[in-house]
Amino acid sequence: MDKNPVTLRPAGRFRFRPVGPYNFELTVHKPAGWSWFTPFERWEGGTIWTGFWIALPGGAEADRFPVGVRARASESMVTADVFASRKLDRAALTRLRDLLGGSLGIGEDLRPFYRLMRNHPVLKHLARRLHGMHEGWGMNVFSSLTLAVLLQMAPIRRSQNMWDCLIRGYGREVRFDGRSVRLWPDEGTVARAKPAALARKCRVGYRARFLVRLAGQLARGFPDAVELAAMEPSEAERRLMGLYGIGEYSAGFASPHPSFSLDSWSVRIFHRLIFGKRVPAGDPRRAIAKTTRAAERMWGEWRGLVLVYVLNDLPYLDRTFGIPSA
DNA sequence: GCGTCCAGGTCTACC
DNA sequence: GGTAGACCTGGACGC
Repeated sequence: MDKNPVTLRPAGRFRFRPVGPYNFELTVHKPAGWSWFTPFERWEGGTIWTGFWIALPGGAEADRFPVGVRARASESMVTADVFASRKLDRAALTRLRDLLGGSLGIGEDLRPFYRLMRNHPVLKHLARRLHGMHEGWGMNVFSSLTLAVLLQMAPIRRSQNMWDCLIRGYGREVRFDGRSVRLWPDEGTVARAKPAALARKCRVGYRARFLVRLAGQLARGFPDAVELAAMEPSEAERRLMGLYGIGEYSAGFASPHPSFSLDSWSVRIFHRLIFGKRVPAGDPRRAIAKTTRAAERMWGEWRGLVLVYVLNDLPYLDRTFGIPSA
């Protein structure tokens, strides 16, 4: 429980009409358990309560503020109510609408993706089982990068412990609509932390140095997801990789453009899926480049969504096709 | 119980 | 520009 939670009040309502096929639950409440914006968000009876930090373009640090979101779907419409601690002007509401639309994958047409998948002996089943699931943009850029850094060089259970501690220790609790949600820390808070203290408190090791320096770079000004999405994918990746502690894998993780970021864990799955055999003995990272090139040849611009579909149905792949995830 | 290994990458120094 | 080695830590594993 936060000693100083922020109370948010209704600040606006957006209605989105997504391009079909579209499944709201699969999109914001992914089967593999990945959250939409924060692991502490709430999902009850088809409605999600969540939140994130937003910084208005060109604004000072004081212009970074938390936003709560209650979203649900009915018929062919998604309704998102936003909550804030202050009145939002037209520019802020427009920015929020763009961010939420991107995070919901509202304008994404999955029909070409499904046409591509129907010829693949394994993926055609995933396309049916997860019909209408969109990737959407991640959370805000700093949250996505933080998550990527905490996934580096650690088993998933340890990563979960690290981000749980980081959010509890440095994130803010917001209260709105009768719910409370703990948000990922904002970059200003992490930039002010001492790396040694962060490392000691959350046992993040060398990653503390990455996180604090990275937060400082973002706090001084960096494109948000809307601006990165407007860039060419290669330019967005170049900007992200210019940040300290962010390599190709982490940049792909945080980019709003579709990306195919394999790591030493997921490459084992895709090597089996593409080549039908295990990664050769030794360092699995050596297989990443070859597997990534093969995925690009097979699935082109849709390879990022293939990754999302595969990683969200791993028990089925293991059970039905003998492709283990561990 | 104890020691060893290594994991959902990236940076830096060195050649 | 290419490549080893270092980096925190704790869970898994063998003994």
